[in-house]
Amino acid sequence: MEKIEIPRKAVYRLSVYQRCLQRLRENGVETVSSEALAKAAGVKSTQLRKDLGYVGQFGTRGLGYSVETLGEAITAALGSTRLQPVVLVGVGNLGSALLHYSGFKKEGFEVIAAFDSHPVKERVRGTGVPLYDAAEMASYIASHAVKMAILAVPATHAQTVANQLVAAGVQAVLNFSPTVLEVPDNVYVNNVDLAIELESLSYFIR
Amino acid sequence: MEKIEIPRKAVYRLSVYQRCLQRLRENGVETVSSEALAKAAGVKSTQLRKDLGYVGQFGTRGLGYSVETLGEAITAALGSTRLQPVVLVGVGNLGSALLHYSGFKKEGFEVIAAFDSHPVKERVRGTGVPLYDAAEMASYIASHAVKMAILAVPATHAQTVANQLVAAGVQAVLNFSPTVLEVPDNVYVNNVDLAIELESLSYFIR
DNA sequence: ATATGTGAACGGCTTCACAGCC
DNA sequence: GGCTGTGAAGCCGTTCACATAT
Repeated sequence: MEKIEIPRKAVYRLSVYQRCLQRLRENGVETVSSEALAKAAGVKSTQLRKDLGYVGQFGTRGLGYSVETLGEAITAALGSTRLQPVVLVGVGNLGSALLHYSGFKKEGFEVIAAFDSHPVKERVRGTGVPLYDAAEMASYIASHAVKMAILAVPATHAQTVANQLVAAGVQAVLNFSPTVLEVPDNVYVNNVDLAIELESLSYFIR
Repeated sequence: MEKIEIPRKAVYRLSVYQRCLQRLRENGVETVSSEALAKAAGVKSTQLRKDLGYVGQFGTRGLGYSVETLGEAITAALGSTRLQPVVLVGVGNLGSALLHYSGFKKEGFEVIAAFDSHPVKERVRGTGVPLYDAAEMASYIASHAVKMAILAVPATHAQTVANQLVAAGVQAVLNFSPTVLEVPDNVYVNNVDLAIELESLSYFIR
């Protein structure tokens, strides 16, 4: 069973399509054309069909796609039909906000634990997420077979913590620290740098 | 005076370079080679030089770049050498976290006001950012000539609020809502969707 | 000798055009 | 007729190779 690599950009868009489908399903829509779905996702219809081509083929020509079937297919392709466990490291301002952000669970992720070098229980109140000292991180990750981590520590500590995460078995990191992380090729990193997002935008304002 | 369009991706990377330069400057480094800077930014040296080519040419062959001069040049190219005013709309979990996030100011942005349909003073405590009712948003933006906004409202309201922002004169939006915003061509949007970042990552873990 | 600047080659993603199926 | 699926074409961004400057 070999897995054809889906381009990173396509993977990203597939996630977007899935969310759109979810919304359609909630509204009781059963069938959708590539044209309509593409518009909802903000892409061209040809692009949408190309992307779906990576996953398989399950449209009905002349009609469109079954919202139900397509949604399942994408979920299957992207993996994780059930909740994927994630840990969060760094419970500062940003970290604690992310904990309070309820959007993750809805999309199939569960933050099962948070770690900080100076745990402040206050910050996780009301989230139901247990908070541990950073020293326990490695063993927790290993024993719970956690594969994904959200990194929200200060830039100065980011690389060090990332190394620990990788050593403990983490394969994918969502990095909020304003640093370029050095990781092995088999570890994937998505960077979210709020300041840079703003800064790059500012070029475009006249 | 015409402005050659710099590709969006290059603009983004230039922001990254600028941050690296800033750090070098703090460390008293005066000169840097494309090789070294590229490594710090996580790109290839040829790419770095290509990107700098969009801005101008101020390297010394055989030597490298002056950290000082290069920094200034990039700042000039990206605009905004002084603090750019920004408003934040939607002070929920995420929004209030962003307010508490101190990284913006350091990078040249100042959140000068926050708006919410149900203002809860509690949430802005300690940030020094004034909080107003959403009803006052349009007039505030217009009278303060605000050109950038951070959007952190629920998906259901995102488009409506975006329309108001655009109508009031906002030209660039950093959108945290999980929605595809429809805006005029002359308005730029950067999307940050935390759930989708995680989801697209999850495909790559074995 | 060393490092920049840039035209040319390359590669991957997007778009087009159209064949195939309902 | 309408809409999907896909090879081919086109486009944009990255990388290479090397001329050029100090």
